[in-house]
Amino acid sequence: MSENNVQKIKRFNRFYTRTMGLFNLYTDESPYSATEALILFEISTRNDCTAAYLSNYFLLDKSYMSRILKHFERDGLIIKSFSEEDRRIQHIKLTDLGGEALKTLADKASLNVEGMIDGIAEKEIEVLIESMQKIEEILYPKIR
Amino acid sequence: MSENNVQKIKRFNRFYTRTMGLFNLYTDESPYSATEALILFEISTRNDCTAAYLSNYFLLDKSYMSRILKHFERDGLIIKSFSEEDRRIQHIKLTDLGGEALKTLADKASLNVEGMIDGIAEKEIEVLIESMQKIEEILYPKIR
DNA sequence: ATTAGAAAGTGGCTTTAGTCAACTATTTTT
DNA sequence: AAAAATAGTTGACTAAAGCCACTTTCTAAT
Repeated sequence: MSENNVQKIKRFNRFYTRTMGLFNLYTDESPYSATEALILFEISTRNDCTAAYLSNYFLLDKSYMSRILKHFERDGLIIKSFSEEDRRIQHIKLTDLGGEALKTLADKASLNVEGMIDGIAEKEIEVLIESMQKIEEILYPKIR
Repeated sequence: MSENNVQKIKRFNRFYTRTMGLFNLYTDESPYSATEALILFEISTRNDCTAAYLSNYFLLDKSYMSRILKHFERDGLIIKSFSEEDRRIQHIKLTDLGGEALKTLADKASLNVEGMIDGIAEKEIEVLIESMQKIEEILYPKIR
């Protein structure tokens, strides 16, 4: 395993982290953080979502997650309902209001991404996206 | 500008952020955070580095940066020296000790990246890296 | 069947990260 | 020569995230 390869990947990691940071502009005005937006998104896609799943998925402390979810619940973005099979577990679902909140956050994130590719030729954007998909394809097996 | 393209890029952003997070294992034992490691790295490469440059580059508040640098200075990782031309400015340089600290951090980051590509075929790794370089190439003009 | 252990979730407390405003000391602009 | 801008520091504050102890429920091992 070439040390040079590792250096190139580290370089990309620095580059891409910073690039995402630079285009992270439209998120400041929101009452929810980027992390919270990701959590809402994950709740919306995953069904039978639980707090344990989320804290595991995002590598966040379960008590922290508990508080975030309590916050969401108070704001009416989600509802929690105890599982019939296992009464320790509460399934989490997005409410309509939660869906709207997510949409608002997602739209802002989209604006950021549009800013990121604005002015780049359509051909280049295609290459960009193909490259991204290639990376996902190659690394996906590694994240189980 | 296709909305679909934006969705695909957002998807990649989620994927890659999470992937980097999952392989961020060897950094817990260190007294310096990932951000601090990046700052040390930037100091090492950039010459005539200043606090203002760093807080601008990383989009971090200047007071926060000031404290981080003070910490580095106390730990003997950097030295600050007033510029001759402009006496508001202090140039920052890595000490030998700072270089060693950076190397330790960089080695740990390398281990993480090795874990990330471990088990992937050499051919695939080449495609991975080409894709990363393509992305850098396309987005580089956008970050000035 | 009983009990030891594990897992899900919560609450109190602390630490880490980052913001905001005020201030000093220089330099640049007008 | 003011006035405005820039570099950096400090103090007080807020937000993000983690640590630990606890309850409840379930699972596994006797």
